[in-house]
Amino acid sequence: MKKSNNCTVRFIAEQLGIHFSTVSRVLSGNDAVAHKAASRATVEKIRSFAATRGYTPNPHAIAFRTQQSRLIGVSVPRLSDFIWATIYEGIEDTAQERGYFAYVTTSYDKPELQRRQLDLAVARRVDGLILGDMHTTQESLDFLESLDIPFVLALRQAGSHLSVTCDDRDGGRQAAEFLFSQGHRDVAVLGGLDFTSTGQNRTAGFTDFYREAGRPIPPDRVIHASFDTQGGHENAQRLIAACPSLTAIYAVNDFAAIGAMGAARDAGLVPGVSLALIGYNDTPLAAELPIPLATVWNPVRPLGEKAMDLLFRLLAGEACDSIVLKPKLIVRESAYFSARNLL
Amino acid sequence: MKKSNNCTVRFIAEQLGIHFSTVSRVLSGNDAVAHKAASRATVEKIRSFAATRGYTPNPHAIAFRTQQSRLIGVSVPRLSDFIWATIYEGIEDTAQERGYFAYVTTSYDKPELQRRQLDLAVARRVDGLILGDMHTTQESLDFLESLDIPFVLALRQAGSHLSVTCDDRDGGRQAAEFLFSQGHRDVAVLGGLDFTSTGQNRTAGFTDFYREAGRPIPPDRVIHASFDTQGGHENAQRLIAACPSLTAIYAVNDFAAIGAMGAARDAGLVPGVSLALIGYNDTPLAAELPIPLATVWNPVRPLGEKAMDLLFRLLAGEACDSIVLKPKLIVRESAYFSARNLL
DNA sequence: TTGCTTTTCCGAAACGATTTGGTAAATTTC
DNA sequence: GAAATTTACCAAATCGTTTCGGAAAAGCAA
Repeated sequence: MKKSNNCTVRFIAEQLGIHFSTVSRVLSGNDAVAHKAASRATVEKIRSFAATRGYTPNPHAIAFRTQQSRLIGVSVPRLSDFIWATIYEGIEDTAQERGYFAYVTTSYDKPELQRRQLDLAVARRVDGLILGDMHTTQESLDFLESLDIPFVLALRQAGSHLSVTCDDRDGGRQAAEFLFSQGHRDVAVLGGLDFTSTGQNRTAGFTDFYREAGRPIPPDRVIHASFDTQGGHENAQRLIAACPSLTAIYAVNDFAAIGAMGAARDAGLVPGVSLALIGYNDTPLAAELPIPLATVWNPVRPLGEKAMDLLFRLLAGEACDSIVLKPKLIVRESAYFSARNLL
Repeated sequence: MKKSNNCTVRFIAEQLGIHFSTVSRVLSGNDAVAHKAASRATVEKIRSFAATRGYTPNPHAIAFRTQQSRLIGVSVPRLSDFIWATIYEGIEDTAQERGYFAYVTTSYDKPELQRRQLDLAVARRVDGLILGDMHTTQESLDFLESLDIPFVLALRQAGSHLSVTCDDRDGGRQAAEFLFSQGHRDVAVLGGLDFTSTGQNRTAGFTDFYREAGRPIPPDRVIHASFDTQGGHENAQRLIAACPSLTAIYAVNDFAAIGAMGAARDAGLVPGVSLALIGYNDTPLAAELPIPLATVWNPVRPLGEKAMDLLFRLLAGEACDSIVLKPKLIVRESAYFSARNLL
């Protein structure tokens, strides 16, 4: 801790020959409070002295005294996923605007790490939490019930807890609608982690559409596994090998879709020609790939900002409702198919 | 702040009928301190009571009293870049292991934001800083000189300040060596931001090799611009348009390289066939692209861990030296060229 | 001038821990 | 058995801030 910062309210009070409680009221409150505490001239004197000396209140002393840390804990599965990093950027900037202090921890989707990060947040006396790493398991739900700190879920939902999410079912439906309209009847899904609402709903929106259209997707064409490149590669490989008639793959994550591109290449298939491929999230490089990747876009940065806003409203004691944002399918070359006539 | 956590040293002392200073010594110190403060039986009594009641010391009270926050500020250009997110993951996990509390802010390579984030870190009374967003400008160097908080630079270096970096010149040299050995004489560089040591050195290592080999690269074949996909696309487009004889592009960042893939595609070139392409960082998807991207791998997560370690050593008052890690070229399909004979 | 209100400021306690400097009791030493 | 030492614990100050409850001073009305 910086030792040279000895500019405290006491010091200012001494220098100006007034009581430190007066200085505190002037520097910590708004104009109304300040002018109730001191005359116009004194307020001005204190403020200008504090400004020239670069006074910053000691946040630990404030947290200690007020029992409010202005600290917001954020837990995400990982930061190395573009989506989570972007959501956190939105959270952090919004928190900073409001004078709060956000920090982020990663739990790598491991329940024991989630638990540890939460214990740590409690130990750090956070005022509120934003949880991005929730599972839909009973264990996770019980865990949320037991929380006595205000919290908001982000991106992933669980139970009926307050959350900011995207309409994942709708995103899946949009992807299905497009592929079906193009004539694809033999499709497969890389469904992501099955214990996450995103993995579940992005998949369900897609499979529901096909079922309602009278062409239910066989269960073995839906694989739930990790959202990353490697998982996408391995599982796409299995799907392609098991089903030579396959004409389209929908992955609930761009990285899984890129992995699927690799698998397609290995199998002699060309995305956009002999295999239609749709991803999810519209990461910035989707558009830049040699074969541009069609994908379902999500407003991720706004999602982070809104989650932080919602938590602030909750902390202020307002009645709050969950927020659902709208995704949008962005069709690019990989979604097409020209190898033969499908209909 | 969680109100229910009323388990303080005072409370424990009251319950057990002993003085709270004794409780403090037992719970805060190591075994030696504890047993000097109380009898074996009392120590055990205090510890088990604290454990069953889930006592966690109030970190704000400790920071306030000891003037040591155990808080580490980390500043990076952006988290949505895989490299920075991974470095931060390494920093955070290492900090946590040592009982420190790391937090990260983003400055988007804007000097005024860097300054604001630093002021914030001082206001938060951090014990130390890890700076990943430094520029090599005089302004940045002056700024570092004026810092009176222990700090370590990460990934990017500046002046002779303590840092953990990768040998960027060597990485550039490895890329150049490979392309030269394959017969490429007409090459271009997407050099990244020119005010960063990474942009400068990854470029210099490459151009130095070509100069030493007697084939200096014309200045207009080296473009310094942002590290992202879009920047890579635009500048590769310009290079390809301006120079039809170009056979290889070296980009100091995978995202820029992926952007260049997009530009190549638009120009009717095929990476790995009619344009050799090498990126930098080995992001996980480089290997999974439809045309796998050759790239210079960096040990980024260890870099974050070592930066945190180094800062701990600095905080402990040890004499420290900067650390340089070794990169390694990973050759993949995009680095080849088969359109015609080059030699 | 007197009494009342408002303005302006002061005094003191509190938040939860650490830490210096004790002292009474127990134990050891001679 | 008295002195010396160690053990086991207590007392009190302190860190920087907020905040409740006054109280002196100033302004105002009569």
